[in-house]
Amino acid sequence: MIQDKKLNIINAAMKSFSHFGYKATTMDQIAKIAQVGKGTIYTYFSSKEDVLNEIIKLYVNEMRQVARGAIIQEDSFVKNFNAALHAITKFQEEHELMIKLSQEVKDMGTPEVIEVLQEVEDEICEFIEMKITAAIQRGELQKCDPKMTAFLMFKMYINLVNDWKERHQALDQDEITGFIKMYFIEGIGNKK
Amino acid sequence: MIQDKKLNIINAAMKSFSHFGYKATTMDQIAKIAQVGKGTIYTYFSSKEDVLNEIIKLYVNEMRQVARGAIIQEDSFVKNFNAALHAITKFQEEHELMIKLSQEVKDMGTPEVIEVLQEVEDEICEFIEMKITAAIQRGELQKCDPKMTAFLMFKMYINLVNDWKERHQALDQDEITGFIKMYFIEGIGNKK
DNA sequence: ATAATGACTATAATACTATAACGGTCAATT
DNA sequence: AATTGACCGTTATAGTATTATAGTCATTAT
Repeated sequence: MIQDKKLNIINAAMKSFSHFGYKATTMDQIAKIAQVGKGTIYTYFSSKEDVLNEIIKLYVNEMRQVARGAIIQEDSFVKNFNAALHAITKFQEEHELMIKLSQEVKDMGTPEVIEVLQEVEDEICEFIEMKITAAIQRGELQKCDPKMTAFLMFKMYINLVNDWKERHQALDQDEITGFIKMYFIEGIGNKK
Repeated sequence: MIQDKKLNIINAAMKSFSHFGYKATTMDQIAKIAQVGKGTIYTYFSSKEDVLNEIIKLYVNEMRQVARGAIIQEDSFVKNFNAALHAITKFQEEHELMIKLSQEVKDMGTPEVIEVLQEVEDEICEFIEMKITAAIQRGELQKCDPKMTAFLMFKMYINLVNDWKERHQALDQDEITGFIKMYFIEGIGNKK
C-alpha cells in the first residue's frame, strides 16, 4: 500500500512531465493527478528534482531492458548496435517524456533537465561500451578504448539519425547500419 | 576612397562583433568606431544583418586560405584533413569573432547568428568534400558519398576536439589524427 | 550633382513594479 | 504514524513606463 502511493505519484509526475515538461509541471498538479495531498509527495521524495531523478532512473532501466531485448546473440556487433539504438529511439518516440524534455532544454535550458538528459546519454554510452568490450574480447573488434569508441559511435548514430535529416533527407534503419559498418568498422581507406 | 569607407565600416563592425557580439553591437557604435555618420553605413549595406553577412563572407574566404595553406601535397589525406581543421580551429581562436558568436548562440540564440554559423559549418564541410572527392579519384579513399563523409568527418573532429574534453581530458593534434585514422580510415573491425 | 550626415520615428527591448504562482513546511487531522 | 492543505518566503509572471535601437530622410557639405 505504501508502494502504491509512491507509484501513483511517480505515474502522475511522469504523465505531467511528458505532457507539459518539467518546469511547467507544478507539485500541486502532480498531487492532484496522483490524488494525494501535496505534503504526501514529500514523504516519498525530498524535492521536485528528486521526483524527476527517480523517474529517469526507472526510465533508464526500462530503456536498458528494451535495448537488451533488441540484441540477438548470433548477430554481428554492428547489427546489434543498430538494433539496440533503433529500439531505444523507438522507445523514446513512443513515450513522449524524452522528446518533451529535449524540447525544454532547447528552448528554456532548464538546468535540472540538462543534467538528467546528460545522465541518460551517459547510460546509453555505458551500455554501448559494455558491448564493445565484449566484442573486443571475442575478437570481433580490434583493441581500442571502449569508452571513446562508444562515445564516438553514439555521436555518429545521432548525427546520422537526427542531424543529417535536417539538411538532407532522412535515412532508414538499414542505411544507417550500412553507413556505421562502412565508416566505423571497415574504414574507407584503401590499402596500398 | 569609396572602398576605404566601406572597409572602415567592415573593420569597425568586425571589431565590435568580436568584442560584444552581434546583438550587443549597435549601428551607432559601428558608425562611431568607423568614424562615419550612421546613415553612411546604409549607403554600403542594406541592414545590420547585411553587415554581418559580408563580414562572414570575408571571414570564410580567409579561413579557406588558411586551410589551403595547411595542406601539403605529398601528405596523406588524413594528415591533411587534420592539418586543415587544426589550422581553422587555431584561426578561429586567434580571431575572437567565431568564439563570441558561438557564445551568443548558446546563451541567447540570436537567429541571424545561428544562420551565419551554419553557413560557416557548411563551407568547411564543402571544403572537406572537395578533398574527399580528390582522394577518392586518386584511389586513396574508397568510393563513398563525399558529402556525407565530409559531414561525418567534420562532426567526428568536433566531437573529439570539443565534446570529448568536456567529459574527459583534452586531446592533442597527433592523438586526434590517430583516432580519425583509426576509426574512419582503417576501421576497427577484424577481418575474419 | 553626389555623398555624407545625424536628428527623427516607429518599433522593440529593457527596467520597474505589483501581483500571482511556486516549492517546500508543518500544525492540525485522520 | 501517515496524510493533509493552509501557509510562508521566494521566485516567476504580467503589465506598463521608459529607454534604446534599426533604419529613414531632409539638410548640409563637398
